[in-house]
Amino acid sequence: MTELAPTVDFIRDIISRDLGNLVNDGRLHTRFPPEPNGYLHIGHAKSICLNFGVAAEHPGGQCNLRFDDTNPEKEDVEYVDSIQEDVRWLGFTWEDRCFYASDYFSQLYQLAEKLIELGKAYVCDLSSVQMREYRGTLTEPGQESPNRNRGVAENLDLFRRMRAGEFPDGAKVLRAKIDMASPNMNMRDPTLYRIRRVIHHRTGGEWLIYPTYDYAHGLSDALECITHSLCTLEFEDHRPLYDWILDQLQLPCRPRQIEFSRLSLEYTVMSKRKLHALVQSGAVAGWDDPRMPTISGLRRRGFTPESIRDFCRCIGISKSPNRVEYALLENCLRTDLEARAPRAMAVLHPLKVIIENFPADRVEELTAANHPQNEAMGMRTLYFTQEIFIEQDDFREVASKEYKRLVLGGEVRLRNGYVIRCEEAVKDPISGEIVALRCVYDPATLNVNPVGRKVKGVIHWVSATRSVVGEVRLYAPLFTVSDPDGLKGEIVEYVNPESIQVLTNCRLEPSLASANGGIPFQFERLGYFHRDREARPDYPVFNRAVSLRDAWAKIEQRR
RNA sequence: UGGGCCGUCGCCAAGCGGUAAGGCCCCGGAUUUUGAUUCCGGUAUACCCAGGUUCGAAUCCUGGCGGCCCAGCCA
Repeated sequence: MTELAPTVDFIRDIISRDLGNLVNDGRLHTRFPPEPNGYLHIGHAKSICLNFGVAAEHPGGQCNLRFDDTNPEKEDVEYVDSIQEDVRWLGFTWEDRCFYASDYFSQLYQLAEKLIELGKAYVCDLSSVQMREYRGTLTEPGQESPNRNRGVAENLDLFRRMRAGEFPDGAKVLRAKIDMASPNMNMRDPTLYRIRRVIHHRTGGEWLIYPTYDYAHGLSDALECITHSLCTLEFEDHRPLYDWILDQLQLPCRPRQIEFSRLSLEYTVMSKRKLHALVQSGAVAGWDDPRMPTISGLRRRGFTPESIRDFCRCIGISKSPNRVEYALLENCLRTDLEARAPRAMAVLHPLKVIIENFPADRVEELTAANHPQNEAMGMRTLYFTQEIFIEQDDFREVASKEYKRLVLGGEVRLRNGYVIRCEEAVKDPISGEIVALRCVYDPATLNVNPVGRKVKGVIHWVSATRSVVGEVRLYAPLFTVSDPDGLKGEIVEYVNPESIQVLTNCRLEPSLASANGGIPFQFERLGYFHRDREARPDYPVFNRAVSLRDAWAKIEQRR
C-alpha cells in the first residue's frame, strides 16, 4: 500500500525549525528507549513510528534503539528479543545502532564521581521510609537530609564503597543536591544510584549499584549525541531534572526533551503492570494472545505493519489527553487488506444444502477471482457438488422485504457459482431444527444473470465433499467497557468472557488448508482471517482480525 | 489552599490575529455475483466559560471552570 505523507505535528514543527536554525549543527538524531521489562504494545508503536519516522523524513536523520535497562530486577533478555523482533516487524531499522543504558554503566559511574566532586551529589544514609518522610508533600516543602552537607572526600569514599559492596542493599543511595523546597517533587534531591545485589541480564554480577532512570536517561541521550529526546507527558515534570544533570556535567552533546501524550485505546489497557497481570493470571493465553494490544498480539490477530503505521499516522501527535476509538484501528486494517487480501470462502456455521438436480457423483470445477478488482492476483478453482454448505444465517423460512438471502421458495446466487432455489427445509422431527435444505440449481446462471427475474442476494458456500474442516476464532473487545483503566480493583476480573469464541466445525475451501504465513485472507462476506500459529497441516486454524463492515447487522440492530 | 500540562464536531486532529482543514464514526443516495469495495452528498454560525484588547480573536490579555500527571532507592 502506498503510505501517505506524514502529517505535521508540533514536534515535527520544532524539529524543522531546529534544523533550519542549524541547532546541533543541523543534525537530527532520535532514539526509541524501551525498558526490556515487558512486550511492546500499540502505544509503543506510536512512539516507534514517531522516533524512527521523523528520522527517516530528514536526510541524514537517524534513530537508535536503546534499551533502558537500569532496573535489573524487572528486566529480562526475553523482552529484549521480543522488542527487537517487534520493531523490525513494524518495518524499522536501527542498523548498527542498538544500544543499552548498561553499555554506559562505567561512564555513568565516572560522571557520578564528577558530580560528587562538583559538590552536586551526596551519599545519603536515610532509609526509603525516612526519605519519604523527609520529602515533604505536594503542598509542604521537604527537609534536608542530615547527610546533605557531607564533604566531597567522604562522599567519594562512601560512593566507592557502595560500588565495592561494603553496604547492604538499600543502606545508602547517591542523591543529587538540588532543592528540598522545590515545588517540583523531582527536584527534591532525587536518587541517582541505589545498591542492588541483582544479576543484570547483560552485565551479570559486575555491578552492585545501578543508576536510576532520571540519572541515566539524559546522560545516555547525550552520550549517543541524541538531538531530540521524545517521550510521553508523564516525564514533563522530569525535564527540569533532565536539564539540571546535563547542565552540571557539560557533555559535548546537548539533547532536548520534548513530551507528547501517550496513546490510549478504547476497550483495552496499555499499562505494563496490567498487561503483566492479564498474562500471569491466565486471563489471556500469553503476550501474543490475539486479544492483547501488544504488537505480537496484533500480529497474531492478523494486523499488518502497514495498518499499524497508518493508524499511528492517523492518530497524530499532540499533548491532549485522548482515548482513540477502536473503530479507527479497524478501519486502518480494513483499508490495507481490502486492497491486498486474497479472497476465499469459508462457512463458519454450516447448513447442508442438497442440490437435487445435480448428479451425486459429479464434481464441477468453477473458477473464481482471487480479488474482484485486481486481476493480477489470479484465479483459483472451486468445486461444485451435489451437497454444499451455506451459512445458517443465510437461510430463513419466511421472507421479509429487507432480507435478501435464501428463503423457502426463493432464489439466491451462490457466489462464484449458480443461482439456486430452495424447495424444502428438512427438519429434525423432534427438535424442529432445520438440518438441511433441498434446493435446485439453474444451470443457465453461471456467470450470467437469469432472464425474466431478478436475484438480489449473493451468499458464500463451500462444497460438502471438497472442503476441509477447520477452526475459526472470533474476537470481541477484551473488556466490555470502553475505559477499563477507570475500573476499581483487579483488571483481570473485568475481562470480557465473550472476548474469544472458538468455532470448531467450520468448513473451508480447499485452497485454505495449505495456506501459510503471508497476509490474511478475506473470507468473503465475513471479514479478514489470519492463519494462527497453532494450525496443523491437517487442521487449519484462523483468527478473525476484523470483520467486514456490515450494513445488514446495523439494520437488524435497529429493529 | 504546591508545581507541571491540557481543553476546537461522537472520537482523533489542523489552525500560530483575517473570518473553522482532514481522517474515523454516523446519516442519505448511486453502482455492485461480497448487505464488502468504490462513488456522490450531509453533518461545529462554532472553538470550556465570562470579561477585555482589536476594524477583525479559536488564535492576544485577565479571571474563572473542567480534566490529566507528580510525594518509587520504577520507567
